[in-house]
Amino acid sequence: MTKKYWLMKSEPDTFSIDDLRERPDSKESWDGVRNYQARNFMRDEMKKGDLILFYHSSCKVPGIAGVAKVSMESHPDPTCWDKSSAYYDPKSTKESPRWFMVEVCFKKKFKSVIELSKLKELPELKDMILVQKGSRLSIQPVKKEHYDFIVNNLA
DNA sequence: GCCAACGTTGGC
DNA sequence: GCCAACGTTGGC
Repeated sequence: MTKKYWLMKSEPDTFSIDDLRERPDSKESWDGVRNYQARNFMRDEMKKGDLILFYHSSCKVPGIAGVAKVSMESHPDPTCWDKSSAYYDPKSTKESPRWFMVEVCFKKKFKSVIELSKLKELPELKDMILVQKGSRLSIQPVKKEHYDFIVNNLA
């Protein structure tokens, strides 16, 4: 089983890479995803040990803040059954859960955020989903060569 | 705060 | 199954 690479977006005002590091065991369940494409990646393809670029979105300086890894593979997201949760979904049942999450673990924080504006300038990264016009996918696969380039040359 | 791009919903 | 209306994402 070869390792895969991913990018996961989070709004740092809600949950930043520092928040992840400060959690117990530096682990957190990635709950609240309510997009089918993103769900399918978590449910079907993300495997324990896969590496994740932790991306800060909807903030002053959007960009990649560090690295995490998958510490537990997919299981149902319990917030979809919680009526008091913003993520409650009455169509998701215990018998047939609709939403899934993985657990991620902090690996490292980059000295500075690798800014989206910089990523967009680099010809080596022009095929990344992240930099495509109109791309909004909050969980996306990253090619190994893109991951390696970012970690080895930009971090 | 604006708005383009995209996803989802629901009437037909 | 089409597609208009609506809601959301997320950079700017």
